[in-house]
Amino acid sequence: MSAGNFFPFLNKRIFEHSKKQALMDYDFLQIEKKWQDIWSTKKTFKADNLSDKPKYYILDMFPYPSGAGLHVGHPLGYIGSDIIARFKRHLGFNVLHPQGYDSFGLPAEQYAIQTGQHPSKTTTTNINRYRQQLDRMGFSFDWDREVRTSEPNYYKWTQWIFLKLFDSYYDIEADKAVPVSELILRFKKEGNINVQAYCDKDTPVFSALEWNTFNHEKQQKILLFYRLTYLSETQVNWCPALGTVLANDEIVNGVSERGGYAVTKKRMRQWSMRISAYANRLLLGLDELDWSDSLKEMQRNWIGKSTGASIYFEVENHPEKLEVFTTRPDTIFGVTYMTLAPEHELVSKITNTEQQKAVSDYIALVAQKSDRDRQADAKLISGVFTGAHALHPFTGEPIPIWIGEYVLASYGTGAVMAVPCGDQRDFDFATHFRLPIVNIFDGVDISEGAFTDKGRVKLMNSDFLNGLDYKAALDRVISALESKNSGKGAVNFRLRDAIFSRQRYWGEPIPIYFKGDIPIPLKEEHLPLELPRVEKYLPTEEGMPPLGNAKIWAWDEINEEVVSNDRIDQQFVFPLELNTMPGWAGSSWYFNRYMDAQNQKEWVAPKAMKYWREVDFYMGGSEHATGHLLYSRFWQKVLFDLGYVRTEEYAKKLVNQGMILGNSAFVYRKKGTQTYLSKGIITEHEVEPIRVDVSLVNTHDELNLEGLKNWQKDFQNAEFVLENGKYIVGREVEKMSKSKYNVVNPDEICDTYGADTLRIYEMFLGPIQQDKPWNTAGISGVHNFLKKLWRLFYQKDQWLVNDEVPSPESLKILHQVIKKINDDIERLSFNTCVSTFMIGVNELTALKCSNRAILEPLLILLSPFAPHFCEELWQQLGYTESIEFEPFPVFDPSMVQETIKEYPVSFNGKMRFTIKLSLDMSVEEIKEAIMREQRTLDQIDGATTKKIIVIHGKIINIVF
RNA sequence: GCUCGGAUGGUGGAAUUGGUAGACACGUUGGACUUAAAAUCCAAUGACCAUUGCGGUCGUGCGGGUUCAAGUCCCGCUCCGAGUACCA
Repeated sequence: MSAGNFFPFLNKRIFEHSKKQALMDYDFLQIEKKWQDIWSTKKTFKADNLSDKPKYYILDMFPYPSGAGLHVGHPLGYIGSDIIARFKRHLGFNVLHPQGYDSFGLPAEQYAIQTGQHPSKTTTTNINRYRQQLDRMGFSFDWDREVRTSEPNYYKWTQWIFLKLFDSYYDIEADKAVPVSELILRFKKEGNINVQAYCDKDTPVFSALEWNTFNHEKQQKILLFYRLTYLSETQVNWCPALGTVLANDEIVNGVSERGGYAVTKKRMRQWSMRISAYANRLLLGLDELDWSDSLKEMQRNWIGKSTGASIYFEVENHPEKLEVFTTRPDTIFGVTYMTLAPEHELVSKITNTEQQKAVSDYIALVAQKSDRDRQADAKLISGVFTGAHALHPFTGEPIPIWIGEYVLASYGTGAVMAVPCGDQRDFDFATHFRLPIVNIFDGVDISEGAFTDKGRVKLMNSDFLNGLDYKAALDRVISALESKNSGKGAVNFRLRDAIFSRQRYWGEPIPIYFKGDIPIPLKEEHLPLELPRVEKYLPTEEGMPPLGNAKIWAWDEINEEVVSNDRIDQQFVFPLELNTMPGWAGSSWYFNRYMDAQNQKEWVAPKAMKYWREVDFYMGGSEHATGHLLYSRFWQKVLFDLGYVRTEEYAKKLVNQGMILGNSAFVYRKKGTQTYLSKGIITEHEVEPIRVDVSLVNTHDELNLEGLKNWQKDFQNAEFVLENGKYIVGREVEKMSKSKYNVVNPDEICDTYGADTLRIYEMFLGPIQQDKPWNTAGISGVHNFLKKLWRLFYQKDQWLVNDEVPSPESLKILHQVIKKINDDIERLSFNTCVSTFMIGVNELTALKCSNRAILEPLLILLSPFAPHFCEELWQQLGYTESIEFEPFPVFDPSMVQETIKEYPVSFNGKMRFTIKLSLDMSVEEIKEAIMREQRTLDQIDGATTKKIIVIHGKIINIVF
């Protein structure tokens, strides 16, 4: 059999390879430059929107181009996705693998505030640097589809989507977003009495007649209560240091995620997105997603669905009703007091004169606290009595109403019915203020604390619920509440509507102008509404957002253009919105734009949308779990409802790459001296560790003292105490960051070892999903592997590749590699792929195998990992076409099978007899063989053979 | 507190469905080549005992269990990481 029969693709090769241009050594710098240039000029990775091939859309989370450039941690995910992209091309897919930049953001703006340099300039500089670094690593991106969220031709469509949201409301009956025009038609016909939609809780009820008598302004105000993006007076997270509001996911531990500044509460008129309308669909949609469990769990917790009941309590001597949400309506007879959030709107209405002062003092005290203080004080119990009483819905008994900090205005109704025997916080509050505690759990001791377990306990002291367990009581009490009209079963979500206004310059302008209070959207044909030039990037002296500094920033309704401030008092000239959109706006739909990135007329042509549909594989960090990954699902669902996209989830498969951590180096200074001790001799001294640049330390943790003295002047006069003539540093794994001097630059690795070595090494470090520290020391093993493989092609100026028929041993090695690589890429186990290659090459080297029929398929297998290396040798083998589109080698089991004739058979670990068997024998045949050896099956328990365990040619067990 | 991960040699990690634990690589030690160095190649490398050859015992955070067989499955803990939190 000739090699050509095993590998049909070998037939088209050109046999005469050119020995003249042969490279003798593995000159990675020259090779990588050469192929990067070829790929770029030939546009090798350009994806076609019209193709007969099946499509495969593989997406990376696009980066924010920061000023620091890339470190070795950033490309990890890109390398993984690039391997899959190249693998899928070998399998015959039309692969879309785009890249772009999430280029609006705070750092460029803060740099502008400090230096006056326009953020677009900073951004362009940073993008160019990123591009250079990305290009060096040989990614197979289709750069013709690049997007930048800060470019007008991109944010034009972000603004367009904003207008779509503005022009939609959520119809609960249809369970989807519907254009507002249909809502207006219904209002005209029947008012809003029967309209079921997600809307503001203060929406008035009106008839068709009333609607038609409302003036335009009133109608618009009502419509704002329904729109999916709406303007409202809300309590926001205000960050004074950044001068802007923040969304919940932009706050970590009570301080701003960026900068770590204090955050307080403030009431402001803000744009919001009605994401809460989609809470249930966002939750249900998770079940269909092939995302990691932890990520889905994070989103579930963030959405925070809880089931229970709404209960309305009458307030003694007041017309208002007090609504609470509870997950434990079954404990209604254990209620001994009520607690409202200090901000609750009823507080001012129901507080009696006696308690007036105490209540207002308490509210003032709470209001001045920052989120962080509030969190820090979480364990302190505080509260005050309002003097008012609620009435128990069943017994009619008065229940004192308190206010307390532990009740949050933003969750549920901002009010709770307190059941001290069934909730630990209520118990603590009751104990602290000596409020009564009633036990309603039969046979449970609650003297030490609340009983929160829902299971296996019967109620007592609970009137008609006595003797019932949790589940039965729940059903009973809800129907009782409903029949009395004092409550109903209810579901509550933790997810809040997303605040969409930012008091920033460097973001998408919101395409809205104002006539008085009424927001008016710009027409589609007037987009993009471009960012104006400003002189200062800070808020104005009147406290308006930075756009207030613009010379030109108003809308002329007659000429339909942006006009200058001087004309603002003219008729039909109206102020434009001065807030901009948040960082997540541009990233919430970019994956759709890649499908048709250069389209000037549409956001995406329907044809392109029909072909690409959705992302097949999304790679990115799990830090976006409750930000980008939630908002983008929300927008996709809106766009789906409105018919602009074809799938409700844009990325069914998502993989989170881990973070590559830095390996910081420390020197140890003896307290109060200029003496630095080597790591091994610090034990008996008091020392303080000081970070030093990791590039000054070699692979054995030895510090380059001369380099250190040049690095920072402080060390020039220092004294160093060595061990064995060397200064050994300490190590600690932490996040890679410039300030920790532990950043490793991929450019340096590319200079020393090449991009292919870097790519393989990053994969070899460990499972792609796992966090792991960077350690440059291990890279030599991977580099040696490439050099070793190179030597199968060249040795001592000799081209070794021959056309001889490969030996069975070498074919076996090849096919073992083919099998493992196919399997392991499929399950994203790139680190074991690398090991497989190393084993294969070691074995082939031992066999001195340089057969073309072995090496060619091997190159194809390796090319997703080391593309430059493989392209170069592929060309030297005589091919003129890129290796990229060669069919991936297919595993042939007959190449690796071996039949062993004689097996020692043991049972329960003890050898019993020897038997002649072949591995492909059926169970029946094996039974016969055992009989032939004059052993009855009874001797081994008399059962039926199901499984023969063979390890290294030895039967160790027969399982029955 | 709750939710989700994780724990394997000196180090990173492998073991896909329960089937020779430690693949592969780094590091270390010894050797070959060399005037020397670099590069390359070879050998050893979980621990302990025996090393005169075979070899033997223990070993995947801890304690139990299931199984002919457990890193893998079940029960109970310890520690580490991530997310989230007065969420009613």
